[in-house]
Amino acid sequence: MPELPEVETIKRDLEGTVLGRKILGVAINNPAVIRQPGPTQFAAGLRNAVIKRILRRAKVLILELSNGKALTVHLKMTGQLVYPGNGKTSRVSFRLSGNNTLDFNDQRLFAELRLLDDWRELKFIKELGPEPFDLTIRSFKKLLSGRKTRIKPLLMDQTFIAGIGNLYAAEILFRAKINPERSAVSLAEAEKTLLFKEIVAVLDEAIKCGGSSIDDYVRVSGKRGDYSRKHKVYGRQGKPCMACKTVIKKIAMGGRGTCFCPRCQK
DNA sequence: AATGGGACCTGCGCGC
DNA sequence: TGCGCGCAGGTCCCAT
Repeated sequence: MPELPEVETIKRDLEGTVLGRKILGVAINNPAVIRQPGPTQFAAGLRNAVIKRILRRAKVLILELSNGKALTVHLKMTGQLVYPGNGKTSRVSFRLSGNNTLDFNDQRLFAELRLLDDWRELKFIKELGPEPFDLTIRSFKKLLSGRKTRIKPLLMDQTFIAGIGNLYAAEILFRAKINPERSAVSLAEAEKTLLFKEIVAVLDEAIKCGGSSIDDYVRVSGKRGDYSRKHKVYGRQGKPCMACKTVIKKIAMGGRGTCFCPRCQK
């Protein structure tokens, strides 16, 4: 569930808490989340490294280290980074200078931690589409041109545009008044323009709110994100549309639940 | 190229 | 009360 706004929020939280700290030791309570390299090398490669810079690409957090390596974190659905942590309930705990622990939690073990020599060479990152905030209306329209696929799965396709997941795709399409089953090529120029504006607006507002806390997502401090209160369609199936009172529908698209207003979204 | 389905996981809420 | 089931969704992988 953490999407671009949640990961960006965590990135900024980490900049205010762990940036500049040294990793004194790593406790691995469940090695399943460490995808690369093996747990022993992972822990050894992090020891005594200083966190020099923190970046986000799509939904991936990147912690650049003083030893030239980078720790990448993909939270997938239930990953959390908590500081200061308790070191007990975590999958992995990083003991930091300053006598506190950064805890990595992940109920479902989908998340992925990696220690890489060059994060830019990670296949997933190399194949990513552009960041939404780097696009202009013109470049967005160019991306869309010739795409016959349905607009909602396309927005969630990380090789098309980076960082949008199921929740924000639904919210963006509601605000752009576009039915999620429309094909990209069927969109009129004005619809493409509005869609782009709403992508930027929704993501921007969500970042300002610290993201959406639905399931497990929390900020680094453990605080919840406030954007959930602003959701117009996500999780509102069966309830009246906030704009027209029509019942919000939920359908399956590409195996994912998709909420929309059948009257507002044409 | 587009689409669907299953896999990975675990906890929760539902119906019975 | 307890049990089994479906569902939640980011990404990969396979089949059509």
